[in-house]
Amino acid sequence: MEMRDKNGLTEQEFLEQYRPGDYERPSVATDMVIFTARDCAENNYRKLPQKKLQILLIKRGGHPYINTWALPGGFVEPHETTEQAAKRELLEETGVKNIYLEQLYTFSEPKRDPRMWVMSCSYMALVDSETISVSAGDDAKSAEWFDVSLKKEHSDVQENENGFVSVTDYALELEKNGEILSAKIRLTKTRTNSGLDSRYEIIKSDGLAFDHAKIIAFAVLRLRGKVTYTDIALNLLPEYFTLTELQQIYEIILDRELIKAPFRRKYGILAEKTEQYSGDAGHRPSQLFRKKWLAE
Amino acid sequence: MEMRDKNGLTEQEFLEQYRPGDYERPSVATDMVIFTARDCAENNYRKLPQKKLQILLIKRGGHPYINTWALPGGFVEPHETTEQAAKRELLEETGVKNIYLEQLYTFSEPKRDPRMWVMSCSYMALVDSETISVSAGDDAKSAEWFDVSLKKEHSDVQENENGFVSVTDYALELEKNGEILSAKIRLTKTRTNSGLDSRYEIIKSDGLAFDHAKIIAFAVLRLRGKVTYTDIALNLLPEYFTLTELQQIYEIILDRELIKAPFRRKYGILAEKTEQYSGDAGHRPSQLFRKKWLAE
DNA sequence: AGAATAGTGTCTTTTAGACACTATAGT
DNA sequence: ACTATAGTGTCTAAAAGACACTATTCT
Repeated sequence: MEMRDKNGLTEQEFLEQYRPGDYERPSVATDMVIFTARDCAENNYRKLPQKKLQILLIKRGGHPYINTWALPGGFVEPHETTEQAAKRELLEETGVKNIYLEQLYTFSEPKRDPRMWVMSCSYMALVDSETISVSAGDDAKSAEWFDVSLKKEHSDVQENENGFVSVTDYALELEKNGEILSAKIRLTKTRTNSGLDSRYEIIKSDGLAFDHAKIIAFAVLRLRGKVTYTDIALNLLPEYFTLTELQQIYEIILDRELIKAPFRRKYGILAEKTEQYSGDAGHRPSQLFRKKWLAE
Repeated sequence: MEMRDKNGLTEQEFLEQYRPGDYERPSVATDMVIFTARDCAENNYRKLPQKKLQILLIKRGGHPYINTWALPGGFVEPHETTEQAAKRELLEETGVKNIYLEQLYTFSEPKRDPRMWVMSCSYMALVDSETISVSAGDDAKSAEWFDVSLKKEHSDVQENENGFVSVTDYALELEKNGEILSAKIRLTKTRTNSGLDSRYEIIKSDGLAFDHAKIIAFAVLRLRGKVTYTDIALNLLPEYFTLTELQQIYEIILDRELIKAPFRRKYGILAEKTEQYSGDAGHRPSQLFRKKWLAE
């Protein structure tokens, strides 16, 4: 450990005399896409309520992007990791402590914030709608849950001599009591002989701040991608649930219908039976299950 | 667009008078795990050479971590994205321009660099060993390719009333001409009733700088995870290759043997036949294939 | 009774895994 | 002729997809 550098300093001596350079540094923020799944109102007493996938947005009270909606988040402080910052913000915004949290992507376009150089280390969080305080945030900011829908609109592949360019447009729609925020995100994959470039661009963004439409689309696509081979979907459910509810969660994430029997064969192993039954509906009651987390 | 905030300013006026606060900001660097696959020497003229998975490391000439090996990388500049910074560094280190590049994870432990607050936005790059200049870097720094091996050492799951804790130790070994760098990384997954916490810790790290052992382990695990359901492995091969070479790539990434017939059924669709044959070996020549990138 | 959902059985199709067989260049 | 690899055929086992049938509760 008595290694000396070309100036004859030991590591400890080096660190004591070290002064950080005077170059420009970015601010680093975390932005969170907090998903939950909530029942729609259903007036037919026989029918089960449909579920909707929702995310939490906060109305901006100041410039820039005044009066538009933004993802909850905040700046990372020097004593914490980005994940700790995300958890701190989450507690402030929703009052929830124990939650599924996963780092998504770090967005770093220099001009993504018109004020200054801000990178965003984005996270995806999954909460069940029961444990979350309904009117989110003790904070003065108005936070609201929006229904999410992301649909592939158009897809086009052009081949050339040494690769291809594939362009896919996604339509993102967020809705709350009739208020609709809509955006279009273009995913361009450029494949050259060796090398692949995936680029997300915002083509249109109405009512959403910064590049948050892109972050939300990224999160939805990640959630869709992971739901079939992991057990993350369980994080959107309360402690007790029916297998039909589990299937509904998968259906709203994947945005397509699934067939009951094979669904239960494949994903039934994620849950364990309890002795309890759901009742009070105009049809056969169903057994309640509880999460059975997989080890690996 | 003439929206005014509570001080009566339009967005443009606001931005003109905006001054960034005087809080502390992190430096942001990119670190790259550059993988390639290279043939071992083989003295039996009949036998095919084995392939080895390698990554590029650079010897540190100054404190901290003097004389240890580190991932190539550098600081992000205010005019570029982290990805552009990674590409710029890649060009400097290896002279290669067109390459597969994928963002991995942003590491942000405040103390990960003993000098100051530095976050690392890490990337994984895949190059084929032919197009890369053999002695990497025009740069004075000594850059070398190390063989990579990451093995699960020990796994332990402890259940408690509302979840479990699973601890898995990984042994990372990097080798170049007999020089061995070794590290042990512990992955602890803590599952509480709702919420999952995955934490990577470095238990031991010999000869590797900073938290780079963790980053390398993360990259290898990501590569392993993605290789079976994407076509990224093709990025490690030159323009023309045999299906046996493709299989070798999969075998060194997954660290286990695969059976020929089903492998070809599943992954043969990633390549298209050419008219050319490999020759000059003491056995039947084999058809050369070329990458056939999948659209989606 | 009738509506709506719960839960299961089983057929078909697809995919993965395992192994064995034939083919072919170079020494 | 022999060695090591190339390439394919086929059997088996497991998983996915599709559908139909029975069961049960409340109004």
